[in-house]
Amino acid sequence: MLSSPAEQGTLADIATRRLAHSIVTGELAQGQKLNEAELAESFGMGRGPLREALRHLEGMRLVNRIPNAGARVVVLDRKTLSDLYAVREALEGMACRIAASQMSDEEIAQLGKLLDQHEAQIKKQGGKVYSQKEGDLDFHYQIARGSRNQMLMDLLGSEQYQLLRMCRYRTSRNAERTGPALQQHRQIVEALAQRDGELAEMLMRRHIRGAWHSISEMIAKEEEEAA
Amino acid sequence: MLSSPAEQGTLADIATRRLAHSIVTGELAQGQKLNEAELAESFGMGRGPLREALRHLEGMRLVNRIPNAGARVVVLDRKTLSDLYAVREALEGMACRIAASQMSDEEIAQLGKLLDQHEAQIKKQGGKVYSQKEGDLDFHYQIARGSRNQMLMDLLGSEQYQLLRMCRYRTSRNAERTGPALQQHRQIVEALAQRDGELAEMLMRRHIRGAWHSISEMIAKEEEEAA
DNA sequence: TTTTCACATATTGTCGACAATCGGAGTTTC
DNA sequence: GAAACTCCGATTGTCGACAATATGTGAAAA
Repeated sequence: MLSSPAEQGTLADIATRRLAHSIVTGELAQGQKLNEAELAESFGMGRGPLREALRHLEGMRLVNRIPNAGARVVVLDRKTLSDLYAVREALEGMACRIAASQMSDEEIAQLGKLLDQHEAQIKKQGGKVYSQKEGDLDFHYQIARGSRNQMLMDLLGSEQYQLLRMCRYRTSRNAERTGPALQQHRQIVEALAQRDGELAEMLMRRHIRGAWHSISEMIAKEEEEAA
Repeated sequence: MLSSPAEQGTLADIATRRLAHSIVTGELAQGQKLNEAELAESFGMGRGPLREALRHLEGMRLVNRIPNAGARVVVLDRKTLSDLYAVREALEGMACRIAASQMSDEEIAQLGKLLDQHEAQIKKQGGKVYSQKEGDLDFHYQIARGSRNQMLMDLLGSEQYQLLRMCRYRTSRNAERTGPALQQHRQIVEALAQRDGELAEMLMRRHIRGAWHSISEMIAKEEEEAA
């Protein structure tokens, strides 16, 4: 299980990446207790760097820490995800509106090519859907970058990004929403190309509301069969 | 210099609070290097807890850390603040819209009383303006709470809140914008009381744009006299 | 049987010391 | 004289051990 993403930097950074990956992919179950000594041992490092990693993950909202009681993997319940998507709708909508006036023609064209790749992947097979899912997040991140707003990029990229990925992994098995999603992405790129910020924002907000609607139903089903 | 806010919790938490306070109030200059050993000594603790505090502050965007090169107090340049206010406009606008449908009548009435207090403070004297400034942030936080969205509360409260306070301290000396600000606050409360979310959002966004405009001019003056 | 208390264990919080890395002063060379 | 190199000091990164606190178990009393 050697991690592919360049294992460089301090041990604390390595631990942060590995833990984030394990949490996002579900390798570490939601709500699971994270034992410092145990994890440090398995990562081959001391507890110091690992504690710093946990602090960092707390900042990313991937774990909850309680003083003198340890850290636990965050639990993505319905309310949390609802809140996340609501905030995301506002932020991505804003990013889209600004990006329409800030992105270069080349960047927008690049965005179109990215969607071509997604389409090709979808046509090839429906099996490895989650790889397209990752691509979807790339799409959203490129638009965030297009806003030229560093704070927005940080919020959407570094922090909420991980929570979204976590949500995606959890619900990726039976989502065939890739078709309409791609169509909506194309509409957004079209609005960007026409420099219509208002329309781009509106389309993005609708897109995210749709995603939430889809995921919400999925959670309802899960809760149903759990009961 | 014993800190008034309940000095409880782990040493790392104490260090986080004390450092955050020193940074926000300008006691630690922007861009200043933060020496671990030195700070640990002055706080009477080891470097371990202090390092965790620095990680936490990094998450709050109050310090920048570079591996093997130490931590520095964040520098609030024009672009950073511009980005901050743009994000804040979107988030607070959203909070206001939702709060209009979620806050109880009691909460809205409480908000009005808060403004009465501010008005009384302003009439009493213009000297201690920053205490009113803190009150202003209370006002905004109460509305964030009214959104019932935990993620929004965290973003506006725990993280951006500190950056805003930092910005306020830096520009508080010569701002007499308290008058129009109070007026705008009253309008917002009125819109909330009428359960008009759209209007409340619009007023809040205008309020924040106005604040940014005011601060932007102030920064321009500073840069001017610095050159 | 249930509740409560006390103790033993495990886990977190903290410290001091050591190793690795970076920045700068001084020197050497072209 | 300027540029590059080398070495030294300072600072950060890491580890292991100890202290403080919480968790869980068992026994004793109601």
